[in-house]
Amino acid sequence: MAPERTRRRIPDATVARLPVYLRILTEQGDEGVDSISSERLAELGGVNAAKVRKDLSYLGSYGTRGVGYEVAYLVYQIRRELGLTHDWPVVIVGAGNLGQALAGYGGFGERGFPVAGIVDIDEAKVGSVLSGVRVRHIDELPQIVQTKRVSIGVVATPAGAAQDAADRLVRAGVTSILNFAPVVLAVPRAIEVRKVDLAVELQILSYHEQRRAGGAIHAVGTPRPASA
Amino acid sequence: MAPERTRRRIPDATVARLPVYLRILTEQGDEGVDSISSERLAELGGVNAAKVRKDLSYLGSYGTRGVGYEVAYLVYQIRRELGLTHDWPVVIVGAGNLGQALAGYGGFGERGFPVAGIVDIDEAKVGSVLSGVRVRHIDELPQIVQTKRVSIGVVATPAGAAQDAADRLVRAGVTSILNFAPVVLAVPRAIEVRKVDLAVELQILSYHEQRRAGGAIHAVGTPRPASA
DNA sequence: GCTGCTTTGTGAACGTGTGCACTAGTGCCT
DNA sequence: AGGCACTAGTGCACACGTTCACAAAGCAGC
Repeated sequence: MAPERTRRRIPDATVARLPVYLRILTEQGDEGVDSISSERLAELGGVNAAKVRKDLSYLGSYGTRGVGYEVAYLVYQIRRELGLTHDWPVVIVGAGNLGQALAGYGGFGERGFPVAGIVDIDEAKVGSVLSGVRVRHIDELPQIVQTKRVSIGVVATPAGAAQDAADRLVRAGVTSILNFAPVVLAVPRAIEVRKVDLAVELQILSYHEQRRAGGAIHAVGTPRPASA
Repeated sequence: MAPERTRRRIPDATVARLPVYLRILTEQGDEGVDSISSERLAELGGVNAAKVRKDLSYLGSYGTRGVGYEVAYLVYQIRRELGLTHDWPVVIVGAGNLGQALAGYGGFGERGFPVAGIVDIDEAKVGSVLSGVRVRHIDELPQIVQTKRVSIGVVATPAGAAQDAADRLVRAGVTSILNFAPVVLAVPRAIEVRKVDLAVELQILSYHEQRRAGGAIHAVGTPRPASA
Protein backbone atom coordinates (compact mmCIF):
# COMPACT_ATOMS: atom_id res chain seq x y z
CA MET A 1 0.00 0.00 0.00
CA ALA A 2 1.09 3.58 -0.63
CA PRO A 3 3.03 5.12 2.19
CA GLU A 4 1.86 8.60 3.15
CA ARG A 5 2.76 10.88 0.30
CA THR A 6 5.18 13.64 1.12
CA ARG A 7 2.64 16.01 2.56
CA ARG A 8 1.86 19.55 1.51
CA ARG A 9 4.91 21.77 1.58
CA ILE A 10 5.43 23.40 4.94
CA PRO A 11 6.09 27.16 4.93
CA ASP A 12 9.65 28.16 5.76
CA ALA A 13 8.55 30.24 8.69
CA THR A 14 6.85 27.20 10.17
CA VAL A 15 9.83 24.94 9.58
CA ALA A 16 11.95 27.44 11.49
CA ARG A 17 9.62 27.24 14.47
CA LEU A 18 9.12 23.49 14.60
CA PRO A 19 12.50 22.92 16.28
CA VAL A 20 11.47 25.34 19.01
CA TYR A 21 8.22 23.52 19.63
CA LEU A 22 10.11 20.27 19.58
CA ARG A 23 12.51 21.39 22.27
CA ILE A 24 9.73 22.66 24.50
CA LEU A 25 7.67 19.54 24.03
CA THR A 26 10.64 17.34 24.82
CA GLU A 27 11.30 19.29 28.00
CA GLN A 28 7.67 19.12 29.00
CA GLY A 29 7.61 15.43 28.31
CA ASP A 30 10.62 14.93 30.55
CA GLU A 31 8.80 16.79 33.28
CA GLY A 32 5.94 14.36 33.06
CA VAL A 33 3.50 16.51 31.12
CA ASP A 34 1.31 14.28 28.93
CA SER A 35 -0.90 16.79 27.23
CA ILE A 36 -0.46 20.42 26.28
CA SER A 37 -2.67 23.11 24.79
CA SER A 38 -1.67 25.42 21.98
CA GLU A 39 -1.96 28.28 24.41
CA ARG A 40 0.54 26.83 26.84
CA LEU A 41 2.90 25.85 24.08
CA ALA A 42 2.65 29.35 22.67
CA GLU A 43 3.43 30.85 26.05
CA LEU A 44 6.51 28.70 26.48
CA GLY A 45 7.64 29.39 22.96
CA GLY A 46 7.05 33.09 23.11
CA VAL A 47 4.63 33.12 20.20
CA ASN A 48 0.97 33.48 19.39
CA ALA A 49 -1.38 30.56 20.08
CA ALA A 50 -3.05 30.80 16.70
CA LYS A 51 0.34 30.55 15.08
CA VAL A 52 1.11 27.40 17.02
CA ARG A 53 -2.11 25.81 15.89
CA LYS A 54 -1.61 26.79 12.29
CA ASP A 55 1.97 25.58 12.35
CA LEU A 56 0.97 22.24 13.81
CA SER A 57 -1.92 21.90 11.42
CA TYR A 58 0.56 21.70 8.56
CA LEU A 59 1.71 18.39 10.00
CA GLY A 60 -1.79 17.04 10.13
CA SER A 61 -4.59 17.05 12.66
CA TYR A 62 -2.75 15.70 15.62
CA GLY A 63 -4.57 17.55 18.37
CA THR A 64 -7.75 16.73 20.22
CA ARG A 65 -10.35 19.48 20.44
CA GLY A 66 -11.25 20.40 23.94
CA VAL A 67 -8.09 18.76 25.23
CA GLY A 68 -4.90 19.73 23.46
CA TYR A 69 -2.00 17.83 22.00
CA GLU A 70 -0.55 14.63 23.35
CA VAL A 71 3.05 15.55 24.01
CA ALA A 72 4.74 12.28 23.11
CA TYR A 73 2.79 11.87 19.91
CA LEU A 74 3.43 15.42 18.80
CA VAL A 75 7.12 15.03 19.52
CA TYR A 76 7.14 11.99 17.31
CA GLN A 77 5.35 13.74 14.48
CA ILE A 78 7.58 16.80 14.54
CA ARG A 79 10.68 14.66 14.65
CA ARG A 80 9.44 12.73 11.70
CA GLU A 81 8.62 15.84 9.72
CA LEU A 82 12.02 17.34 10.45
CA GLY A 83 13.75 14.12 9.54
CA LEU A 84 15.02 13.60 13.05
CA THR A 85 14.10 9.95 13.23
CA HIS A 86 17.76 9.20 12.72
CA ASP A 87 21.03 11.00 13.39
CA TRP A 88 22.62 13.32 10.87
CA PRO A 89 26.37 13.21 11.28
CA VAL A 90 28.04 16.52 10.44
CA VAL A 91 31.56 17.37 9.43
CA ILE A 92 33.16 20.62 10.52
CA VAL A 93 35.64 22.39 8.29
CA GLY A 94 37.95 24.68 10.22
CA ALA A 95 39.50 23.87 13.56
CA GLY A 96 39.94 27.44 14.70
CA ASN A 97 38.26 29.07 17.61
CA LEU A 98 34.77 28.52 16.39
CA GLY A 99 35.29 25.07 14.95
CA GLN A 100 36.73 23.92 18.24
CA ALA A 101 33.86 25.39 20.19
CA LEU A 102 31.34 23.72 17.90
CA ALA A 103 33.09 20.37 18.16
CA GLY A 104 33.14 20.71 21.91
CA TYR A 105 29.60 21.90 22.19
CA GLY A 106 27.71 18.85 23.37
CA GLY A 107 24.41 20.23 22.17
CA PHE A 108 24.98 18.97 18.66
CA GLY A 109 25.37 15.30 19.40
CA GLU A 110 22.57 15.41 21.94
CA ARG A 111 20.18 16.76 19.41
CA GLY A 112 20.96 14.25 16.73
CA PHE A 113 23.91 15.83 14.96
CA PRO A 114 27.03 13.96 16.04
CA VAL A 115 30.32 15.38 14.86
CA ALA A 116 31.63 12.81 12.38
CA GLY A 117 34.84 14.70 11.93
CA ILE A 118 36.61 18.00 11.98
CA VAL A 119 39.16 18.96 9.38
CA ASP A 120 41.57 21.80 8.80
CA ILE A 121 43.96 22.76 6.03
CA ASP A 122 46.67 23.69 8.51
CA GLU A 123 49.01 20.75 9.08
CA ALA A 124 49.91 22.20 12.47
CA LYS A 125 46.39 21.67 13.72
CA VAL A 126 45.98 18.17 12.30
CA GLY A 127 46.29 15.44 14.84
CA SER A 128 45.34 17.48 17.89
CA VAL A 129 42.31 16.19 19.71
CA LEU A 130 39.34 18.37 20.58
CA SER A 131 36.79 16.97 22.98
CA GLY A 132 37.31 13.48 21.71
CA VAL A 133 37.44 14.30 18.03
CA ARG A 134 40.78 14.22 16.29
CA VAL A 135 41.43 16.95 13.78
CA ARG A 136 42.15 15.53 10.35
CA HIS A 137 43.54 17.04 7.21
CA ILE A 138 41.06 18.57 4.82
CA ASP A 139 42.19 16.16 2.10
CA GLU A 140 40.51 13.42 4.07
CA LEU A 141 37.18 15.15 3.71
CA PRO A 142 35.83 12.97 0.89
CA GLN A 143 36.70 9.86 2.81
CA ILE A 144 35.00 11.06 5.99
CA VAL A 145 31.90 12.12 4.09
CA GLN A 146 31.72 8.78 2.29
CA THR A 147 32.37 6.41 5.14
CA LYS A 148 30.31 8.26 7.73
CA ARG A 149 27.53 9.08 5.28
CA VAL A 150 27.67 12.77 6.07
CA SER A 151 25.25 15.03 4.26
CA ILE A 152 25.65 18.18 6.32
CA GLY A 153 28.82 20.24 6.40
CA VAL A 154 29.67 23.13 8.69
CA VAL A 155 31.94 25.90 7.44
CA ALA A 156 33.82 27.40 10.38
CA THR A 157 36.80 28.83 8.55
CA PRO A 158 37.95 32.44 8.20
CA ALA A 159 36.14 34.36 5.48
CA GLY A 160 38.93 33.92 2.99
CA ALA A 161 38.87 30.15 3.13
CA ALA A 162 35.12 29.68 3.21
CA GLN A 163 34.44 29.36 -0.48
CA ASP A 164 37.16 26.77 -0.87
CA ALA A 165 35.78 24.89 2.10
CA ALA A 166 32.32 24.95 0.57
CA ASP A 167 33.65 23.76 -2.78
CA ARG A 168 35.40 20.88 -1.12
CA LEU A 169 32.33 19.95 0.87
CA VAL A 170 30.19 19.94 -2.25
CA ARG A 171 32.74 17.88 -4.16
CA ALA A 172 32.90 15.45 -1.29
CA GLY A 173 29.17 14.90 -1.59
CA VAL A 174 27.64 17.03 1.12
CA THR A 175 24.23 18.43 0.22
CA SER A 176 23.59 20.93 3.01
CA ILE A 177 25.91 23.54 4.47
CA LEU A 178 25.76 25.60 7.62
CA ASN A 179 27.99 28.60 7.04
CA PHE A 180 29.48 30.64 9.88
CA ALA A 181 31.84 32.63 7.70
CA PRO A 182 30.80 36.14 6.77
CA VAL A 183 30.65 35.53 3.04
CA VAL A 184 27.98 34.61 0.55
CA LEU A 185 28.83 31.13 -0.68
CA ALA A 186 28.40 30.23 -4.31
CA VAL A 187 27.14 26.66 -4.55
CA PRO A 188 25.13 24.57 -7.01
CA ARG A 189 21.42 25.21 -6.87
CA ALA A 190 20.68 21.86 -5.31
CA ILE A 191 22.78 22.53 -2.24
CA GLU A 192 20.94 23.97 0.74
CA VAL A 193 22.89 26.67 2.56
CA ARG A 194 22.07 28.39 5.80
CA LYS A 195 24.13 31.21 7.14
CA VAL A 196 24.79 32.27 10.69
CA ASP A 197 26.65 35.54 11.00
CA LEU A 198 27.33 36.60 14.55
CA ALA A 199 28.47 40.08 13.62
CA VAL A 200 25.29 40.66 11.66
CA GLU A 201 23.23 39.84 14.71
CA LEU A 202 25.17 42.36 16.75
CA GLN A 203 24.76 44.97 14.08
CA ILE A 204 21.02 44.50 14.11
CA LEU A 205 21.06 45.04 17.86
CA SER A 206 23.24 48.09 17.31
CA TYR A 207 20.61 49.49 14.98
CA HIS A 208 17.98 49.25 17.67
CA GLU A 209 20.27 50.70 20.30
CA GLN A 210 21.12 53.62 18.10
CA ARG A 211 17.46 54.16 17.34
CA ARG A 212 16.58 54.06 21.01
CA ALA A 213 19.31 56.62 21.70
CA GLY A 214 17.44 59.12 19.59
CA GLY A 215 18.29 58.38 16.01
CA ALA A 216 20.53 60.63 14.03
CA ILE A 217 21.69 62.94 16.78
CA HIS A 218 24.47 64.59 14.90
CA ALA A 219 24.06 65.26 11.24
CA VAL A 220 26.97 67.53 11.98
CA GLY A 221 30.11 66.46 10.26
CA THR A 222 28.35 64.30 7.68
CA PRO A 223 30.74 64.08 4.79
CA ARG A 224 29.12 64.77 1.48
CA PRO A 225 29.92 62.80 -1.65
CA ALA A 226 33.35 63.87 -2.75
CA SER A 227 31.93 64.77 -6.11
CA ALA A 228 34.53 65.77 -8.64
CA MET B 1 19.14 74.05 13.77
CA ALA B 2 17.22 70.79 13.88
CA PRO B 3 19.35 67.72 13.24
CA GLU B 4 17.87 65.29 10.73
CA ARG B 5 14.81 63.76 12.30
CA THR B 6 15.05 60.06 12.95
CA ARG B 7 14.00 58.99 9.51
CA ARG B 8 11.13 56.71 8.52
CA ARG B 9 11.26 53.35 10.21
CA ILE B 10 13.27 50.82 8.25
CA PRO B 11 11.67 47.40 7.69
CA ASP B 12 13.21 44.57 9.71
CA ALA B 13 14.03 42.61 6.60
CA THR B 14 16.02 45.54 5.32
CA VAL B 15 17.82 46.10 8.60
CA ALA B 16 18.90 42.48 8.49
CA ARG B 17 20.41 42.96 5.04
CA LEU B 18 22.18 46.25 5.63
CA PRO B 19 25.07 44.59 7.48
CA VAL B 20 25.60 42.35 4.49
CA TYR B 21 25.74 45.27 2.10
CA LEU B 22 28.04 47.03 4.51
CA ARG B 23 30.49 44.17 4.56
CA ILE B 24 30.54 43.88 0.78
CA LEU B 25 30.92 47.61 0.32
CA THR B 26 33.77 47.72 2.80
CA GLU B 27 35.52 44.91 0.98
CA GLN B 28 34.98 46.57 -2.37
CA GLY B 29 36.25 49.85 -0.98
CA ASP B 30 39.40 48.12 0.24
CA GLU B 31 39.91 46.74 -3.23
CA GLY B 32 39.82 50.22 -4.65
CA VAL B 33 36.30 50.20 -6.06
CA ASP B 34 34.85 53.71 -5.93
CA SER B 35 31.45 53.23 -7.39
CA ILE B 36 29.08 50.28 -7.52
CA SER B 37 25.75 49.56 -9.16
CA SER B 38 22.79 47.97 -7.44
CA GLU B 39 23.16 45.07 -9.82
CA ARG B 40 26.74 44.35 -8.86
CA LEU B 41 25.98 44.76 -5.18
CA ALA B 42 23.05 42.40 -5.56
CA GLU B 43 25.24 39.84 -7.27
CA LEU B 44 27.84 39.95 -4.52
CA GLY B 45 25.18 39.80 -1.84
CA GLY B 46 23.23 37.01 -3.42
CA VAL B 47 20.03 39.00 -3.67
CA ASN B 48 17.81 40.74 -6.18
CA ALA B 49 18.90 44.11 -7.59
CA ALA B 50 15.50 45.70 -7.07
CA LYS B 51 15.66 44.66 -3.44
CA VAL B 52 19.03 46.33 -3.05
CA ARG B 53 17.71 49.55 -4.49
CA LYS B 54 14.62 49.49 -2.35
CA ASP B 55 16.63 48.72 0.75
CA LEU B 56 19.03 51.55 0.09
CA SER B 57 16.22 53.93 -0.73
CA TYR B 58 15.06 53.66 2.88
CA LEU B 59 18.27 55.40 3.89
CA GLY B 60 17.68 58.21 1.47
CA SER B 61 18.58 58.88 -2.14
CA TYR B 62 22.26 58.27 -1.99
CA GLY B 63 22.81 56.88 -5.46
CA THR B 64 23.39 58.59 -8.76
CA ARG B 65 21.24 57.51 -11.68
CA GLY B 66 23.17 56.27 -14.60
CA VAL B 67 26.19 55.68 -12.41
CA GLY B 68 25.55 53.81 -9.19
CA TYR B 69 26.47 54.38 -5.57
CA GLU B 70 29.66 55.93 -4.33
CA VAL B 71 31.07 53.18 -2.15
CA ALA B 72 32.66 55.29 0.58
CA TYR B 73 29.63 57.48 0.99
CA LEU B 74 27.25 54.57 1.10
CA VAL B 75 29.42 52.85 3.69
CA TYR B 76 29.23 55.95 5.79
CA GLN B 77 25.45 56.19 5.49
CA ILE B 78 24.85 52.55 6.34
CA ARG B 79 27.18 52.75 9.30
CA ARG B 80 25.35 55.77 10.54
CA GLU B 81 21.96 54.16 10.13
CA LEU B 82 23.10 51.04 11.94
CA GLY B 83 24.64 53.09 14.70
CA LEU B 84 28.14 51.94 13.86
CA THR B 85 29.72 55.36 14.06
CA HIS B 86 31.10 54.32 17.40
CA ASP B 87 32.01 51.04 19.06
CA TRP B 88 29.54 49.03 21.07
CA PRO B 89 31.36 47.15 23.79
CA VAL B 90 29.74 43.84 24.65
CA VAL B 91 29.92 41.68 27.72
CA ILE B 92 29.79 37.91 27.46
CA VAL B 93 28.14 35.83 30.16
CA GLY B 94 29.43 32.28 30.27
CA ALA B 95 33.04 31.26 29.78
CA GLY B 96 32.35 27.78 28.53
CA ASN B 97 33.15 26.45 25.12
CA LEU B 98 31.09 28.96 23.25
CA GLY B 99 31.89 31.96 25.42
CA GLN B 100 35.57 31.29 24.99
CA ALA B 101 35.25 30.97 21.25
CA LEU B 102 33.30 34.20 21.04
CA ALA B 103 35.82 36.06 23.18
CA GLY B 104 38.61 34.72 21.00
CA TYR B 105 36.86 35.40 17.76
CA GLY B 106 38.53 38.53 16.49
CA GLY B 107 35.64 39.35 14.21
CA PHE B 108 33.75 41.07 16.98
CA GLY B 109 36.27 43.72 17.88
CA GLU B 110 37.11 44.27 14.24
CA ARG B 111 33.56 45.04 13.39
CA GLY B 112 32.99 47.47 16.21
CA PHE B 113 32.00 45.19 19.06
CA PRO B 114 34.98 44.90 21.41
CA VAL B 115 34.63 42.44 24.25
CA ALA B 116 34.47 44.61 27.36
CA GLY B 117 34.45 41.59 29.60
CA ILE B 118 33.57 37.98 30.05
CA VAL B 119 32.05 36.64 33.23
CA ASP B 120 31.15 33.27 34.66
CA ILE B 121 29.46 32.06 37.81
CA ASP B 122 32.01 29.29 38.29
CA GLU B 123 34.81 30.40 40.61
CA ALA B 124 37.07 27.85 38.98
CA LYS B 125 36.93 29.67 35.67
CA VAL B 126 37.39 33.14 37.14
CA GLY B 127 40.85 34.56 36.65
CA SER B 128 41.84 32.53 33.66
CA VAL B 129 42.69 34.56 30.63
CA LEU B 130 41.14 33.98 27.23
CA SER B 131 42.67 35.73 24.26
CA GLY B 132 43.60 38.72 26.33
CA VAL B 133 40.41 38.99 28.30
CA ARG B 134 40.40 37.89 31.91
CA VAL B 135 37.35 35.99 33.08
CA ARG B 136 35.66 37.74 35.96
CA HIS B 137 33.02 36.67 38.40
CA ILE B 138 29.45 37.29 37.40
CA ASP B 139 28.94 39.46 40.47
CA GLU B 140 31.16 42.02 38.82
CA LEU B 141 28.74 42.32 35.94
CA PRO B 142 27.07 45.56 37.10
CA GLN B 143 30.44 47.18 37.54
CA ILE B 144 31.66 46.15 34.10
CA VAL B 145 28.46 47.32 32.45
CA GLN B 146 28.63 50.66 34.24
CA THR B 147 32.26 51.51 33.78
CA LYS B 148 32.56 50.30 30.22
CA ARG B 149 29.14 51.66 29.24
CA VAL B 150 28.04 48.31 27.86
CA SER B 151 24.57 48.13 26.39
CA ILE B 152 24.78 44.75 24.65
CA GLY B 153 25.07 41.48 26.51
CA VAL B 154 25.77 38.04 25.08
CA VAL B 155 24.32 34.98 26.79
CA ALA B 156 26.61 32.00 26.18
CA THR B 157 25.64 29.84 29.14
CA PRO B 158 24.05 26.41 29.23
CA ALA B 159 20.28 26.46 28.84
CA GLY B 160 19.65 26.13 32.55
CA ALA B 161 21.59 29.24 33.46
CA ALA B 162 20.42 31.43 30.61
CA GLN B 163 17.42 33.06 32.26
CA ASP B 164 19.47 33.96 35.31
CA ALA B 165 22.17 35.39 33.07
CA ALA B 166 19.59 37.47 31.23
CA ASP B 167 18.08 38.70 34.48
CA ARG B 168 21.48 39.78 35.70
CA LEU B 169 22.28 41.51 32.44
CA VAL B 170 19.03 43.43 32.54
CA ARG B 171 19.53 44.40 36.18
CA ALA B 172 23.03 45.55 35.35
CA GLY B 173 21.60 47.91 32.77
CA VAL B 174 22.08 46.15 29.47
CA THR B 175 19.36 46.92 26.92
CA SER B 176 20.05 44.40 24.16
CA ILE B 177 20.81 40.72 24.42
CA LEU B 178 22.19 38.21 21.96
CA ASN B 179 21.14 34.80 23.20
CA PHE B 180 22.93 31.60 22.20
CA ALA B 181 21.20 29.39 24.73
CA PRO B 182 18.32 27.24 23.47
CA VAL B 183 15.67 28.86 25.63
CA VAL B 184 13.14 31.61 25.21
CA LEU B 185 14.22 34.40 27.50
CA ALA B 186 11.68 36.37 29.49
CA VAL B 187 12.74 40.00 29.63
CA PRO B 188 11.07 43.37 30.00
CA ARG B 189 9.43 44.62 26.86
CA ALA B 190 12.00 47.35 26.35
CA ILE B 191 14.86 44.91 26.05
CA GLU B 192 15.76 43.80 22.55
CA VAL B 193 16.61 40.13 22.29
CA ARG B 194 17.97 38.22 19.35
CA LYS B 195 18.43 34.51 19.41
CA VAL B 196 20.93 32.32 17.64
CA ASP B 197 20.29 28.63 18.01
CA LEU B 198 22.80 26.45 16.27
CA ALA B 199 20.80 23.28 16.71
CA VAL B 200 17.74 24.90 15.18
CA GLU B 201 19.73 25.75 12.08
CA LEU B 202 20.83 22.16 11.74
CA GLN B 203 17.31 20.94 12.22
CA ILE B 204 16.12 23.17 9.42
CA LEU B 205 18.78 21.65 7.19
CA SER B 206 17.69 18.24 8.35
CA TYR B 207 14.17 19.02 7.23
CA HIS B 208 15.36 19.76 3.73
CA GLU B 209 17.59 16.70 3.65
CA GLN B 210 14.74 14.51 4.73
CA ARG B 211 12.45 16.06 2.17
CA ARG B 212 15.03 15.55 -0.54
CA ALA B 213 15.36 11.91 0.47
CA GLY B 214 11.76 11.34 -0.50
CA GLY B 215 9.62 12.55 2.36
CA ALA B 216 7.79 10.15 4.60
CA ILE B 217 9.23 6.91 3.35
CA HIS B 218 7.98 4.71 6.07
CA ALA B 219 4.62 5.41 7.63
CA VAL B 220 5.18 1.91 8.88
CA GLY B 221 5.64 1.71 12.59
CA THR B 222 4.05 5.04 13.30
CA PRO B 223 2.83 4.85 16.87
CA ARG B 224 -0.70 6.02 17.28
CA PRO B 225 -1.86 8.13 20.20
CA ALA B 226 -1.95 5.83 23.20
CA SER B 227 -5.58 6.68 23.69
CA ALA B 228 -7.03 5.22 26.87
C1' DG C 1 -28.55 11.95 26.07
C1' DC C 2 -28.21 16.79 26.70
C1' DT C 3 -25.87 21.09 28.09
C1' DG C 4 -22.02 23.76 28.67
C1' DC C 5 -17.13 24.35 28.67
C1' DT C 6 -12.85 23.87 26.43
C1' DT C 7 -9.74 23.79 22.68
C1' DT C 8 -8.55 22.63 17.96
C1' DG C 9 -8.61 23.63 13.05
C1' DT C 10 -9.24 27.00 9.54
C1' DG C 11 -11.43 30.76 6.52
C1' DA C 12 -10.69 35.33 5.89
C1' DA C 13 -8.75 39.89 6.71
C1' DC C 14 -4.73 42.18 7.31
C1' DG C 15 0.12 43.37 7.16
C1' DT C 16 4.73 42.75 5.54
C1' DG C 17 8.04 41.65 2.08
C1' DT C 18 9.35 40.76 -2.79
C1' DG C 19 10.04 41.61 -7.57
C1' DC C 20 8.58 43.48 -11.90
C1' DA C 21 8.41 47.10 -14.88
C1' DC C 22 8.43 51.67 -15.69
C1' DT C 23 9.89 56.63 -14.93
C1' DA C 24 13.25 59.94 -14.32
C1' DG C 25 17.76 61.53 -13.79
C1' DT C 26 22.79 61.47 -15.20
C1' DG C 27 26.93 61.00 -17.87
C1' DC C 28 29.04 60.25 -22.28
C1' DC C 29 29.68 60.45 -27.04
C1' DT C 30 28.96 62.53 -31.33
C1' DA D 1 23.43 70.76 -28.13
C1' DG D 2 21.22 66.55 -28.79
C1' DG D 3 20.66 61.80 -28.43
C1' DC D 4 21.88 57.43 -26.36
C1' DA D 5 23.00 54.19 -22.84
C1' DC D 6 22.75 53.32 -18.31
C1' DT D 7 21.04 52.94 -13.64
C1' DA D 8 18.59 54.75 -9.37
C1' DG D 9 14.13 55.28 -7.45
C1' DT D 10 9.37 53.70 -7.02
C1' DG D 11 4.30 52.43 -7.94
C1' DC D 12 1.97 48.30 -8.21
C1' DA D 13 0.73 43.59 -8.08
C1' DC D 14 1.61 39.47 -6.03
C1' DA D 15 3.22 36.13 -2.56
C1' DC D 16 3.97 35.05 2.00
C1' DG D 17 3.14 35.28 6.88
C1' DT D 18 0.33 36.60 10.87
C1' DT D 19 -3.69 37.18 13.54
C1' DC D 20 -8.52 37.17 14.46
C1' DA D 21 -12.65 35.06 15.07
C1' DC D 22 -15.63 31.41 14.70
C1' DA D 23 -17.40 26.83 13.65
C1' DA D 24 -16.53 21.99 14.60
C1' DA D 25 -15.42 18.57 17.83
C1' DG D 26 -14.57 16.45 22.00
C1' DC D 27 -15.08 15.87 27.23
C1' DA D 28 -17.44 16.16 31.76
C1' DG D 29 -21.16 16.44 34.64
C1' DC D 30 -25.87 15.90 35.35
